[in-house]
Amino acid sequence: MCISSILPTMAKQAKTAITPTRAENYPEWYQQVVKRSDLAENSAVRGCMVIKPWGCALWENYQQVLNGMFKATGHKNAYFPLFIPKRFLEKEAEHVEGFAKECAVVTHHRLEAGPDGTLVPSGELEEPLIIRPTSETIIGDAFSRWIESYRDLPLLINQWANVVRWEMRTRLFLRTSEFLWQEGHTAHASSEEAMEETERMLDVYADFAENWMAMPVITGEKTAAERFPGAIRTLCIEAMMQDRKALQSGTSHFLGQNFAKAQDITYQSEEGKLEHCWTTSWGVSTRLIGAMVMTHADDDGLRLPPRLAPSQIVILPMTSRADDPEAVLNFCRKIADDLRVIPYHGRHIEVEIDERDLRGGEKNWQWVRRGVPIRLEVGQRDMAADSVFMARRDQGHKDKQTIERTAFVSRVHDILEEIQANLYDQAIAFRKNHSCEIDSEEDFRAYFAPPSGEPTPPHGGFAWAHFCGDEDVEKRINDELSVTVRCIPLADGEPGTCIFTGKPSLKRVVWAKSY
RNA sequence: CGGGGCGUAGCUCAGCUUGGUAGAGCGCCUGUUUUGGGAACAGGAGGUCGCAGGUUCGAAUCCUGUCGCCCCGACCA
Repeated sequence: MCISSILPTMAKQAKTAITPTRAENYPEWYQQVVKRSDLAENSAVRGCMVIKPWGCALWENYQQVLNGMFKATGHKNAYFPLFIPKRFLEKEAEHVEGFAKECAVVTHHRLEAGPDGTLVPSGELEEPLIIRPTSETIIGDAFSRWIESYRDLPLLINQWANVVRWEMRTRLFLRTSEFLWQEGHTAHASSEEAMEETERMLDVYADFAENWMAMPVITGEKTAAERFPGAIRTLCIEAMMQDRKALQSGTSHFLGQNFAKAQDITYQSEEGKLEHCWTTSWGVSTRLIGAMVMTHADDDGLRLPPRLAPSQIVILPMTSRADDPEAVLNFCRKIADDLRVIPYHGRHIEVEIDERDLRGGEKNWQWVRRGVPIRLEVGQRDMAADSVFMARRDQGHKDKQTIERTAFVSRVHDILEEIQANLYDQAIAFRKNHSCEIDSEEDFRAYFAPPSGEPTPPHGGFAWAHFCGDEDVEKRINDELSVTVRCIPLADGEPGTCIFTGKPSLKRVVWAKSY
């Protein structure tokens, strides 16, 4: 559909809070949702974003839950420097190759007044410092000193940090020059143990994505072409966005002994032999917020899964026509107090009362756009009937219902869980509708052929097809169709024959266009 | 780094072709009427038109240079 064909009938269509809609222009819709839901905005610095309070509160909840999961699996937090000496990065050849092109480099440590009031860098550093694009090397340096004996293993460390990758093109949350993330780094005495750790942390990510973000993911392994620089194996979780593209949402790497050898991370075994450690690294970033937006948001803005929402409930007091506005407010405060003591997934239900002096409609739509799971409109009528008027973000914005106050308080936990489940079910149904098994190259090409239209409308999806693993074929398909192997699923599959070469294939792999 | 586009009020943009006192909508402030759903009316604040040169009596407008941003590719979490 092109926009010009929509305009004449626009008046008849339901007004949406976000313009354009997903169908009209998906990338622009995404940017608008992020901005209009108050998550973040572009900053004065190229490619960097300002995360606003609403987005920051959301990220804090991600951190809190993930941090708990990391602790529960035996990891401890530490913090390493932002700067990495250049020689550290030079140690692992493949690693340098992978990141060198996108590193910010600090070469001076002082500014001096130049002509016309400008500032000129001065005091050149003897060795340039690289702003970390990831911390394998600087953490590996610490590990090489911390680990002496098999008794020091496994060493399980996580850090919450910002990293910088000087990307060519950026998009809020999905790819920014600076982003927030956590990176886990572990060292083990054996290959098997390290591989178990790699799989365990992938499971943690999948658990978080599905049970907290309500975002279905496929767990799998990357092909060599998509592997992390320096890794032996890269495991990942892949999710489908509403334009049917895949988004890599988390990765867990088995690094073998590559980094241990490059950085001299050794231990003395029980038998007294000096051995190299086996290491892993794994990370998720603020990209997960972008993933949530593109999984759940609709044409009216964000839809937050209750378990991670900064506030599960907002109360909108309708005081303008009340005989006694203060009484209505007190009624609202009482409801909030009753709700705030209800436990909800390790926290308590968070309630906001929006007493701002704004018109009802304006205020209401702000919270719709921000994606709060439940809105309660409470006025004199409700107070008189001892009830609340509830709107759920997973339902149409006119499907509101009156619920007796005490019934609402006792049911609210279940309602939130229902919303959480609904979001998940809708996402998984969407993925199912746009996934299919493909058994010939011809069908494959037809599946991914873009329909006409400017901008390109959503098309394709996840194609489950047999593939022999030939790297040249993979590259050719990427060049011709912009489609890549998102992952080789970890789940069991039936053997078959490659749709491109006719050679044997162990199982179907997932092909898709991706971010 | 290639290809395209754009820098004018807080935001979105018109004005530029054909040089002559800086515009609109939204937002913001004040007032009145409103208010169970994205209000109406009236008044008001707010801009040396990205920057630097040049042409001219006179430049947002023409010329040259420069910086920045956005979009599409290549690259990537």
